[in-house]
Amino acid sequence: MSKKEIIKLLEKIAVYMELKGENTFKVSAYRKAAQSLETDERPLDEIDDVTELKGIGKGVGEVINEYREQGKSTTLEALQDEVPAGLIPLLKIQGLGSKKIAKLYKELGIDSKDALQQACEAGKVSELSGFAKKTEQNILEAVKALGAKKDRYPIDQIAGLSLEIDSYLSEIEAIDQFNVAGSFRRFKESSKDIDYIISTDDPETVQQALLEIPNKVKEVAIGHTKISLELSYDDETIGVDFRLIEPSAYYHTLQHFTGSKDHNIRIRQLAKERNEKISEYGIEQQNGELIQYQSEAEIYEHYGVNWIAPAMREDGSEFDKSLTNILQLDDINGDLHMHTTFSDGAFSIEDMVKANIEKGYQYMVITDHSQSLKVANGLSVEQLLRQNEEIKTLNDKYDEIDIYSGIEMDILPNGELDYSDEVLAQLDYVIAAIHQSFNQPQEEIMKRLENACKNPYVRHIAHPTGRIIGKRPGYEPDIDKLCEMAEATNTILEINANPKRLDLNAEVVRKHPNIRLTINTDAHHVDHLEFMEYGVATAQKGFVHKERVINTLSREDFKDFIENNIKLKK
DNA sequence: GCCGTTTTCGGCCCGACTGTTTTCAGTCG
Repeated sequence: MSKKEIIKLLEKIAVYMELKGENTFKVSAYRKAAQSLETDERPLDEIDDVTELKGIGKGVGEVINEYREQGKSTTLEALQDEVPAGLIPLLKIQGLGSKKIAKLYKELGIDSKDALQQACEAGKVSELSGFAKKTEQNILEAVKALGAKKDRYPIDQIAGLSLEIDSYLSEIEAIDQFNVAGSFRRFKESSKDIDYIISTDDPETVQQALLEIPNKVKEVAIGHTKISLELSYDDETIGVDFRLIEPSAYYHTLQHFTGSKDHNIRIRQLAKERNEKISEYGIEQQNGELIQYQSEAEIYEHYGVNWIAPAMREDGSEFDKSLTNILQLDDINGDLHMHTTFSDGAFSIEDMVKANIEKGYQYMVITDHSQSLKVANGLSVEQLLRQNEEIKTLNDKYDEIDIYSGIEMDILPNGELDYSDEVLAQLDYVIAAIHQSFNQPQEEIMKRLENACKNPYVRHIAHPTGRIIGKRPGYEPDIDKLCEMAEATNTILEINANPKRLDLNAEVVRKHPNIRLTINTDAHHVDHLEFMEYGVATAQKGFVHKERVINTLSREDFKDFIENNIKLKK
């Protein structure tokens, strides 16, 4: 029995209870219990008494114990007898919540998506009190669209749409300032929609301008403070909420709508303890006076904590941790993984050097693809050595930065590495990576990774799972074992910062606090150097301290690491 | 259902928008 199974059970019970019309606090008690289990770092075997966890008392404790011991839950079974399973997908319909669904079921016997569609088409729904023609019409549309529209979009797609919106908003003069909020600002791997906070003294003008945004597909809700649209992007239709707020309340609104929900609940509880009320408009004190700060940092300081980076604002546990040494973007002093026109990059070495200097980096490593990766124009030994010479010349030319010669070397399907040790010995920095034969059995994949870890020249493993978010799962290594191997051999694991990858993910780096990390953009274009913030955010989600990250070293220490630390490998 | 150095009962975060009301419930974030 795994913890995940119990979490799933509790969440399922919560959904059924919700549809049954149980007391909302009882429902959320089950959700809180699930979350408390999820937040606890220990595996299930190490938790003897679940009721020791905050939010799990006698009632939920018994449900969990029954499930642990007997693999079944009489509580869930009883609920399933009462509530038809066909009601659950209806919760996804915009505008339909548990109460309305319960009413549809009780009064019309609607127990599935199809039954709901038929009832709408027959005009039965609008005969119920609380429902009318407009509601019926909206439900009908939503039922038909159910399944057609995705409920979450990968971060890389959201990021693309967000850039388009950014450039549109920056042209609107009536806007004082704006920022993205919500789950995208928190760097979640996927988001349901995008939220924007816009400060303005002239909401009417901004509202008009927003309604004229070119890729608008649908107006969902138009209010004074909130405008919800659906925009088309990349063959998808993605929801975007714009919140308009006067400048004095801007940072409170930004904080509020950045969330997460649980993060905000913790803040509101802190407020309540002081007899204050915090909302998107400010902090209302007991005497009715409204405090409005002009930065997020001041809002957090008001409650006795330092500013918490959005990526870490998740389940509320961030308030209980020491965050002082957590990695920040400006701790990164160099990018160790990037490509040039020698293989499949779009820019020359010198262009990349200039771009890295522009970023303020103190060192960088050029790591093109190796000879076997023909599709990416991998380098023969001769090309590699020629590139090596070119890098030395550039290194002499640019004093501002240390340029190291490296390679992103393929780990071949048979487990061998793509160059001999004699060749690797001539490079400053060797990355190993899997780019082919993803479908091998896990055992063989692990053999390949083990060979790479054990090689004395391999410093780090790039994108260790090979996943592409929302597209492919990767080659699915035994990640716990890989982390052990990396630790035992002093091999560094990468957080690939490309928003398509984010690999390793936050969960893994959080679970394995002893592995050393490096965060790199894998840039194939000078613009890709900007991906670093996604990698840093991923590390923050894993509560990674900067000491764990090799490319936070100073210029001198990194030089020392390149020249002397290779012997650290066992 | 959970929780508690004011509480073992009475709270549990707060506000906007919609559609239906004729002062508000339901939904959403």
